[in-house]
Amino acid sequence: MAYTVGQVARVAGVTVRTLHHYDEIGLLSPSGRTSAGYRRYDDADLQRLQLVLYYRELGFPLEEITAIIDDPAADPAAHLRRQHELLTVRLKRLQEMVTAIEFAMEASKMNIQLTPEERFEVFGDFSPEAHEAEAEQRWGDTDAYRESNRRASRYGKEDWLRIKAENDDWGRRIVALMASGVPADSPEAMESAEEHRQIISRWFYECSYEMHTGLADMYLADERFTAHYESIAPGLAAYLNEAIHANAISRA
Amino acid sequence: MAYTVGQVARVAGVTVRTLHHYDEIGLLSPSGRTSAGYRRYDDADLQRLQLVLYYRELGFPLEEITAIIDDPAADPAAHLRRQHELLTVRLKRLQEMVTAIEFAMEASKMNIQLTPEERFEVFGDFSPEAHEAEAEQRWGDTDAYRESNRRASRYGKEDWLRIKAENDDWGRRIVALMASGVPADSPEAMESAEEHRQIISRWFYECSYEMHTGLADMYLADERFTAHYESIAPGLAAYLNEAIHANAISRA
DNA sequence: GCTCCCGCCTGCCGCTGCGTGAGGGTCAAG
DNA sequence: CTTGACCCTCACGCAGCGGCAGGCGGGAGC
Repeated sequence: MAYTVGQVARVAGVTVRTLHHYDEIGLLSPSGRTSAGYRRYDDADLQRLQLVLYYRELGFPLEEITAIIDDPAADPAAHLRRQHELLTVRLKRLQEMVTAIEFAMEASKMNIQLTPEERFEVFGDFSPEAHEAEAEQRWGDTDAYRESNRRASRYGKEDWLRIKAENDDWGRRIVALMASGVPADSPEAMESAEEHRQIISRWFYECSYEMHTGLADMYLADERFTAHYESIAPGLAAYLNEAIHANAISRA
Repeated sequence: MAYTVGQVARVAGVTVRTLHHYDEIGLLSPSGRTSAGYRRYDDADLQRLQLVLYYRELGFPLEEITAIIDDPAADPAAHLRRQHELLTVRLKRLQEMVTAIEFAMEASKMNIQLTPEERFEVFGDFSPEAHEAEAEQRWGDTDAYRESNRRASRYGKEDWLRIKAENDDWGRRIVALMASGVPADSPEAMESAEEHRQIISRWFYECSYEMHTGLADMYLADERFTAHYESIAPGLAAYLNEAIHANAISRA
């Protein structure tokens, strides 16, 4: 009916140090001590430990566990809900990190300099200096900006003007298409999407259909991209996204 | 072209303290100081910070970031792959926690004592003492064991023997069904599944069809349950799972 | 020139949840 | 009586900063 720390530790799958720690912080103090000062845990202590480990599994901080267990008025359901929210937030964040890293791996596999389309993003308000200022402004909330300067440095002013001209031209035409009510899955819109892909391929890196649809999804998922396209014409982000998908499917 | 800590902090979206920290650990030391000892960051420092924040976003520990950035021989792609693995592991774990907590919320909403079917799990090798030992052995890796003792304490030895008898009886019959080649979605198997549900309802808690299919899925998903049923008869876990689903669908 | 306030500096403690000793008693077995 | 396995209590260390305290520096307004 009474157990030593070691026994409890083995049985519960935790370390002795952990039990010491729980004792220190008052989360789980053994109900007694032997004359030699050895901790003696009884069955009630084990039950409590069970509860503690349960909540720990669910990601509760130890202090909160103490509160939940010790306060009989505490509403476990409310705690669970709150914890659920916290966890789902963390989960979402982790998922984003995973996709971000997958994107980075994808790019590095194709050995393009990482995320050149971030450079592409900036087309709207182009000018070498404005761009640099812009880039610095944005650093805080952008993940994958890196290496773009290295790549950029290979292009001269001439090149940039040309890229911008091509891009603007393409932009005007797709906006016109959209404005005139041509559906996003029409041959014309798909052709425009294809042009978009080729601009990327010509100036930045071989852009497969798969990567292209990946970019398209990013235009909707990443608010920075969305904002860029929406600022050209409302609805353009979604329109372009659909056209790119349609184009990719028809060519596959 | 030169910035103070405060400026860099604002632009990069980090705190001054963070920059101090990065300086302390040698991750990012400003290229110079003013005569008064003020840190002065230049554009190269900003570039480096950009890289640092990028890798930090991806969840790399700071020390590793130092290594990646400082060692030109380091293979970023390899690091990315490793990090991807780490992240997916954490992701899986978090997902499990979320579903576990959802289960707990579900249970608490129906105000049953949490996860009594964990008790059910133990039926196979039943005996009060063996059970306690078993339970203690397993604590370490079980999430939702809690409260079961409290519930259990309401039953006497008599009750347990009776529950075990009923359960064993049911077990023998469903094994016989499976052995004789009766399909899992046959009326007989479904009836057996229904009996299973009623045993739970009678002795533990009102088990709805929805909860029942939830349990069924757990029998396949949770290796402890799977092992239990497979030890009775190979294939039983899957057979029971299918029968429960068929039964739930037909009664809905 | 003087005063203000804001921003910068360098310590240094605090948080989470223990890991990992150090240095020393205790207990059952041989 | 000795051994080896346990037990005890400090107490530092980790990651990644947050948030003080106490003390200069610098530019603006009087």
